[in-house]
Amino acid sequence: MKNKDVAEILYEIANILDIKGEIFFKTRAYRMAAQKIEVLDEKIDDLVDQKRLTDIEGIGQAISKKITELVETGKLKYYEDLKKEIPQGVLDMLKISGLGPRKISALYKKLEIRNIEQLKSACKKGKLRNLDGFGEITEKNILRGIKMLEKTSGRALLNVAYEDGRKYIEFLEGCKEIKRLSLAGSLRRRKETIGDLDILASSEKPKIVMDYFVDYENVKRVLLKGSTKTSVILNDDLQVDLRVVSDESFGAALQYFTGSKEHNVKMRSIAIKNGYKLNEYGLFEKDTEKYIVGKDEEEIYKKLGLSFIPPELRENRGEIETALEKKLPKLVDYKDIKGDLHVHSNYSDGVEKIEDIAKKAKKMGYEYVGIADHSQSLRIARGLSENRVKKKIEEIKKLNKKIPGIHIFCGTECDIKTDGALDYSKKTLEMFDFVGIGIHTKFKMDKKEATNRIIKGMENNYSTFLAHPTCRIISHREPLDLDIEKILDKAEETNTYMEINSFPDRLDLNDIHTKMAKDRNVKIVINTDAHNLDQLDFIRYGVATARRGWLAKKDILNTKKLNEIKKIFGM
DNA sequence: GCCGTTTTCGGCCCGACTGTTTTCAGTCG
Repeated sequence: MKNKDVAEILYEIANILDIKGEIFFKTRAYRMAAQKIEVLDEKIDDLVDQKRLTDIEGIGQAISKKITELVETGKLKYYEDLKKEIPQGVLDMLKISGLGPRKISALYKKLEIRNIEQLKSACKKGKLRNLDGFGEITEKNILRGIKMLEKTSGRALLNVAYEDGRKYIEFLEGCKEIKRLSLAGSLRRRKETIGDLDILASSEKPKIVMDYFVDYENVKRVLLKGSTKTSVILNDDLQVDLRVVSDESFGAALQYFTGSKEHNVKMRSIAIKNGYKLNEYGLFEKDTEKYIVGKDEEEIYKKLGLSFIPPELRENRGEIETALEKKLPKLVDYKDIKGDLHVHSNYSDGVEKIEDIAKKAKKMGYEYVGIADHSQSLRIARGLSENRVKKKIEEIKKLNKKIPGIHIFCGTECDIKTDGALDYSKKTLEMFDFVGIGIHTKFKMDKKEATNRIIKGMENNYSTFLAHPTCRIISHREPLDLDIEKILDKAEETNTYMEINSFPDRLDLNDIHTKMAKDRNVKIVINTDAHNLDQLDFIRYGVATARRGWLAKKDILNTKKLNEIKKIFGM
């Protein structure tokens, strides 16, 4: 059984228990266990076999027993019984914004509402207002929540949220009453998808700031407006929350609102252990409530004995323990990237001339750029025949003389065919400066087949890196069913680089796989897979993912200088 | 349900906002 499947069932148990009215701490225990398993870099089956489940912080006797039953028999009686009590449709209601377990429980028990459709019609008929704790406004809000759920299905891709956030910040910089200003929340942590956008400001006149905030031209609706917190919906339906605090609390609030929740819970418990209390207003002495620090984030981490933890690492995946030992890596920086080795030109399915790509790359401060077009059998993407490869190589030779200050490498994104063979002959592969390999067809293979297909591709001596390793497309295509550990081990053995594909709907490898690669000493290349000039800027999302995967400059191929890369390519 | 060299019982992060109340419960982050 996959770790992800076990985690999902634990999350669902937590949801059911919530609706049943169990105490908060019990459902939280299930969620914490689920979260731990989700990011585990070992197989849950192995942990069960070796009876090591309780080694994980947050998994005790009870949950360990349930996981063991689940993994060994494929079923869990406790879970099956719970599911009989609460129908799936009732659980689905948890996704409606503004509705929580208590209200859902009342709706189910008192009005026998069993799914979102029934809820919608009950709201429209005004049936909810007679229940204790419900009113006409509640009905309206629930209907609005349902509409939103139907429309957005939740989360925005990182690039969409990033651009929205950037522009909003730019607008807010025009407000004279704001002293300091920052993005917070999952966008500051650069998560691959963003639920809503958090912005933090410090000011002595919060009311003026709030008025300014809701006056932004892209605001569609104001959800709530208070003196410390205001929420709006943008025209593209993304929610933005602004919090305003006094300047002496700015650091504490930034730490608090950046999250993740799991990171913060841990931080608070460390504060308590040291005799402090940590909240969004600062770090206080526990007994006397005396303010210690809070103006800057750095001083909070410092006071608690930790080195500063960059936002991208704050997921409670071991960063706090490592920061206590002062052993966090110095994360790769955006300006460390010296080139992009996966760009499509108009030779295949890109839209730009190689010359224009080179000029833009130079403008970005790169030392080199690698044009990696599709290989011959990928007809739909105008994959290059061996003859056209020769033509392209000739053109690049000329361009390299013509444009100083940037080196163009001629590469390929060579298809790995279903049997694991590469799509070019040895003779052709030899002509390229580097060879990216990747899967572009038949994504529904079973795990063993798909894993072997990739492994065979990596075993080819000409392979330089594995492009978009899992082939997932966020919210469109599931990742290939792969034995990722086996693939990473093979990458280490064959000295194949793993790509972090920076395309916002790919981000593949993802953060967790990237960390797994790092732990195995597998090297990474961060590429954009750009098909036009604008998309070259996507590199920032790949770097963000690398940072979330704990990577330092030295872990990444394309942080190296041109002469070093040439050496690696055997030129 | 988890955890523990101050605890094997009694804690567990906590404040803001809304909508329902007439002092507070539910939701959210």
